[in-house]
Amino acid sequence: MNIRTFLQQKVREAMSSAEIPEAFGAHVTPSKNPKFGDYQANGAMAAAKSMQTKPRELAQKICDNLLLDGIAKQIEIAGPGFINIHLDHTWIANTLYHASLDKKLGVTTKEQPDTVVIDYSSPNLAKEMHVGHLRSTIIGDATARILSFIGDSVIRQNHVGDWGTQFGMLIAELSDQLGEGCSAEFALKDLEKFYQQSKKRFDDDSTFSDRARDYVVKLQSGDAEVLTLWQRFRDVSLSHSGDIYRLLNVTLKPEDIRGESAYNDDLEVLVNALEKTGLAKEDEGALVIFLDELADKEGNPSPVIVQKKDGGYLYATTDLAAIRFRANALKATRIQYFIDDRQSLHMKQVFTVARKAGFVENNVRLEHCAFGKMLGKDGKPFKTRTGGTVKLAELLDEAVEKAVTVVKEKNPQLNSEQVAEIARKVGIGAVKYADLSITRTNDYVFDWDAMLSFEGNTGPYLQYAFTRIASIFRKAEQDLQRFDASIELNEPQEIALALKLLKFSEVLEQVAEDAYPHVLCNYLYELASLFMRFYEACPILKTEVAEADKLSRLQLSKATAQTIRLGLDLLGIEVMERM
RNA sequence: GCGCCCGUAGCUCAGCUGGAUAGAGCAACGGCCUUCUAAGCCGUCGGUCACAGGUUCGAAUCCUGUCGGGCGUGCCA
Repeated sequence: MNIRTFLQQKVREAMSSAEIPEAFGAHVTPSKNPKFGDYQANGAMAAAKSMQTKPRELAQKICDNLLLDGIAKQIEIAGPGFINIHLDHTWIANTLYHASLDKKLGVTTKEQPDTVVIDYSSPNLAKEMHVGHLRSTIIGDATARILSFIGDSVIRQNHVGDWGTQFGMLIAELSDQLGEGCSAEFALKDLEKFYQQSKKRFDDDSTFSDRARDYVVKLQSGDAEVLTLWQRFRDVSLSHSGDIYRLLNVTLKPEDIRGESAYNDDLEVLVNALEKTGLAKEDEGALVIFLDELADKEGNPSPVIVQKKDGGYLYATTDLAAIRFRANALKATRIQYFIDDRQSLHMKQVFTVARKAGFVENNVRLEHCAFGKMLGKDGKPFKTRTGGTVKLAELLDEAVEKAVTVVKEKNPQLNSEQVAEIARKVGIGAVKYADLSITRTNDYVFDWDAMLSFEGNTGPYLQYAFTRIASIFRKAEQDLQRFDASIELNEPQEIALALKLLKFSEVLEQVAEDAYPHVLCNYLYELASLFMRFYEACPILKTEVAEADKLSRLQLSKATAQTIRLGLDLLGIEVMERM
């Protein structure tokens, strides 16, 4: 159990001993200012108001019943009735020492794990991955890692766009180019160009567009020849995204892919079921579900079209099939969608229909983990200079390239192999961290200069903190993994660092609950800052340092390194021994 | 029209399940490398928390309204 929850429980017990109704919460929060202790309980003021007593007296009664022997060195009442808890430094040191011996650094595994289906990345295979896919991929992947770490059973689902009318056009084009002796790999080398070529022909050439439409019909009816072409196209496109995932250090694997095509055979069945139960009704030729739950002010229900008047299905239909599959076949108890916030209404509709139709039980959590868009420095949507979409592969290459320049400049002794390896981790880490460290739901300004200055709250700052520790252990000729010494806290920088380290588990629990990775980023940044201060203030290997202090400080550094490494790993960012 | 999101320092952002003087980074200015990696540390400067009401012992945080910006709103995904 984390410290905050533990203290909260203790305060609750104290309140109950003092005969204060449980209704008045025992919220314990970390104190902002060290002079107000390490944690504070603020329940007394609200409780006193309702009980018509004096808050300070009530606070005193709580304190009298608050049993924290050996844990708190001081509990005081301040101001109108704040209860400030000052933790005992020996207790902090011992607790931290034990956490640092633990593989999971003291983070407890959930007692009742969820089966969480996480829908993320989900690129459209017709085109190359662009910056629009970055946020979903990165944030979703970090969340998957975190939930998995705290004990949930995580099922990743890459709901790729591999179906629909545009594939008729693409298959027609591919068929022509293969006929001219091109290999599929060659023809599809530049997916973007290929898409534009076929789109142009589709718009300009009616024989071509007729063929394209014919291919769509054949594809959907399972024509073997067309399916083979489709498969070729899909394979090449998936290998493109696979390359990106590898470079990005994203955990998505081929077996996580279950694209729109996977639900094709289920759509008719699903729509029939919706119609049979009376949920879906024919309206203006289309099959529509009207949701009173999402009605507007005038009471007009919100319409969800599940079948077009030409008989075709829409993305709402596919999403319903997918959600049903996830709840039933995959037995999810929690389903998360990392999709941008413009889809909010659509997700709400899908969730509402899924519940009404009985596809998903009420105890299954459905979450649209929405995120804002990427903006350029000018505050407008992030585009290339010529106004095109920015390809993800090019953006990542540029990040690594810029990192090479900086790494060479900062550390000229490294050989080219080392530079390449470090630059990859630094460049990719910078891009990922910049995204992850911003509140998910906000739009976010993508600024190369800020990101690659590698100063302040950035990925490289955290990586740098780690390498400094690694360097200390090299100098000390000690193994970071195996080092083991007890901790003693004397200097204020040591205490502040130790206390921060102890909060790792409560931060992770919060991040897992809300799917807000930026909270973990902020924590790690503050942790690294506290380490830097400790590093400046408390020498470790200097000859004048007493042996006991040296060992204790090494252990404290080790705990920091472990926490930073684990924290960054959960964000999908790598650390290195040197940089 | 209706709905959702946003508005905190010059810039980029934390803080929002109500708590004590609103925090970082960048930028600007000034210090600290014969000493564990200066991608660092310390200091100075900088804020009517968009505005107006309300609830409260207490509001950046909750409620209502206004202004400003973004997005969505039946046969694309």
